[in-house]
Amino acid sequence: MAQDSPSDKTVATKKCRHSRTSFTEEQLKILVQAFSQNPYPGYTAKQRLFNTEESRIQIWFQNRRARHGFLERPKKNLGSSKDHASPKEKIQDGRDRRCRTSYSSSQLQTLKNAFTENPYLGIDSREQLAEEIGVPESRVQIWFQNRRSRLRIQRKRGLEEASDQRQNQGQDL
DNA sequence: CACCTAACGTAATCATTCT
DNA sequence: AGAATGATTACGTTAGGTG
Repeated sequence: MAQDSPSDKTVATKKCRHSRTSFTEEQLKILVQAFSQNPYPGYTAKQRLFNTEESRIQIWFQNRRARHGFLERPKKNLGSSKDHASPKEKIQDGRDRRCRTSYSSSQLQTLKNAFTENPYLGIDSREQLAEEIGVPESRVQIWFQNRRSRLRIQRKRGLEEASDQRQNQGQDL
């Protein structure tokens, strides 16, 4: 049967990833510089660095933070926060994210169909699908990741419910 | 082969949208 | 307010390029 393991090599010989990006020295310089200024750049900041897919830059920052043993919460206080400012010091970082993409029902249907056929698409299939529904490939990748996660959670919940009935007796809540 | 590091997976969480 | 779901993070793994 098919194992859901993404590392199943029996059906290999397929290119499954983006081809490895090699940044120019110039680009690398910009990246390192930007990282030293702010290891958690927002979406627009990442786009401004130079002309490349934002997702590649995002990956670069993720890897860089990991390699450098970064221990920092992405809590960001806008510099304008003064002494008597807002009483709530929550982590309401105004960090700009990519705008939430909303999918039409037909786009969702296409995504769901593809997911049913194969929850682990390679780069070629992802790009093809992205083209088909008119959305960046990186969004398709995120959609699949979220879909897989939530499917797993659902399954787990189902199991816990089953075993929950057993110890549902002497509880005070 | 060893080393570096881009790409990518999961799990958890943040944030927005909708009911 | 809470459910759904897209976006981002930490962390671990996989794999491509180079000495």
